[in-house]
Amino acid sequence: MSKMDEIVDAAENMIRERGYNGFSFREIADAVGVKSASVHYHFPTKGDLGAVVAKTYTEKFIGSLGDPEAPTITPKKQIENYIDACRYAIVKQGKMCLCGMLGAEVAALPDEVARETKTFFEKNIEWLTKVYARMTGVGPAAALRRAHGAVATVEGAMILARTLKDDDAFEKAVKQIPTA
Amino acid sequence: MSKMDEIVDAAENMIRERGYNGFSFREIADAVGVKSASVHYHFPTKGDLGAVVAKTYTEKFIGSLGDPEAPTITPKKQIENYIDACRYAIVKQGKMCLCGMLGAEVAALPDEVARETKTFFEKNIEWLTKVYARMTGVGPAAALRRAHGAVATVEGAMILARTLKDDDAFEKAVKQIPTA
DNA sequence: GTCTATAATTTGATAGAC
DNA sequence: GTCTATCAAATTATAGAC
Repeated sequence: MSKMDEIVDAAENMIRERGYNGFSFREIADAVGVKSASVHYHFPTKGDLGAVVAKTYTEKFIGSLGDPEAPTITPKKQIENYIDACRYAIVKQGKMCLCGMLGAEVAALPDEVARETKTFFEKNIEWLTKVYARMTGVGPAAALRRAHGAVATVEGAMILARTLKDDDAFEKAVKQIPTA
Repeated sequence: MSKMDEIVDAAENMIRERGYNGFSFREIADAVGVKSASVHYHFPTKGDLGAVVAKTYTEKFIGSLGDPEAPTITPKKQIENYIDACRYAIVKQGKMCLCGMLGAEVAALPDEVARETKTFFEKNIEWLTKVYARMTGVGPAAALRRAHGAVATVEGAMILARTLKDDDAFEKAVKQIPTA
C-alpha cells in the first residue's frame, strides 16, 4: 500500500471515529509515520483529503454491493447483504459509516467534501431503489420511498448503537427495513 | 432570557448546525454579545456547556411529546406528532436533531456530554415503546423494536435530507415508520 | 458578571533544504 | 517525497481588575 493510500486509510478511520473536525494532519502523519508536511504534499488542503476519502469510500462500498439487477440473487438477499455491510462497520469495526458521519456534519464541510458525501447517498438510494423495484408488488414510487427509508434507518441505527453502546440496538432498528 | 440561557441557546444552534467540534467559546460569546471569558464564567469547560445543552434539549424535546399513555390521544396521532417534531427541526429550522449530531460524534465527546446524549435516546425509546405498546397486536418486544426503528429512521432521515438538500427525502424515509 | 490580558496548545498550511 | 522550521490563526482556559 502506497503512503498516499495509507493516508487515505488513516483519515477514513479517524473521520469514522470522531468526525471531519475531529482529526488533524498531525494525527494522520503520526499514524502513518511521516511528518505533517508530507501529508500536505499528497493533499494540499484538508478538503482535498476529505474529498478523496469520501470518494474512495463510496466506490468501495457501492462496489461491494454488486449489481442491483443481477438475476442470480434474490432482492431479499441483496437487502440483507446491504444491512450486513453496515452491521460489519458498526459491530466489527465499532465505527460509523463514513458518510453518515460526514452527512451529520455537512454544514461544516468544505464544498468538495459535501459534494462527495451527497454522491454517496445518491448512489445508495439508486442501488436500493433498483433492488426494491424487483420485488413483487413494489412500484417505482414505493421502491424509491423504501430506499430512502432503508438508508435512513441503517445510518440512524449506527448512531443509536454507538451512543447506547449496544449492538443489539442496531439489530432492533434494522428489523424495520422491509426485505420482501 | 438570562445570559446563561442565551449561551445555552446559542450553543444548541451551533451544535445542531456544525457539531460539537464545530463551534468555539468565542463564537458563542460573539453571538450573545459578551467576551469568551464571560462564557467560561457560566460554564468552566466546554464539556460543562455541552452537557447542559444536551440535558436542556432532552427535557424540552421529551416534555413536548406529552404523556405517552394519555388515553385522550390515539397512538397513531402520537407517532405522527413525534415525526412532526423532527420535521419541524429539519424542515423549518434546517438543522439536525441536537442528539443525532452528538450521537454521530459520540467518540469525540467528553464523558458528561456522551452520557446526556445517551439519556436522550433512552428517553426517546422509552416514550416510543410505551406508545407502540398501546397499539393492538403489538407485544412488548415488537414495541421495543419499533421504537428503535422509529428513532433510527428519523435521525437518519434528517442526515439524508440535509446532505441531499431535499426536504422530501425526509418525508420518503419516515413513511417507513409504522403508525398503526 | 463582565472585562482585559494572556498562557499554553493545536490547527491548517507554506518555504526551502535534502 | 520527506524533512526541519516556521507562520498566522484559532483553540480552551485562567488570572486578576473593575
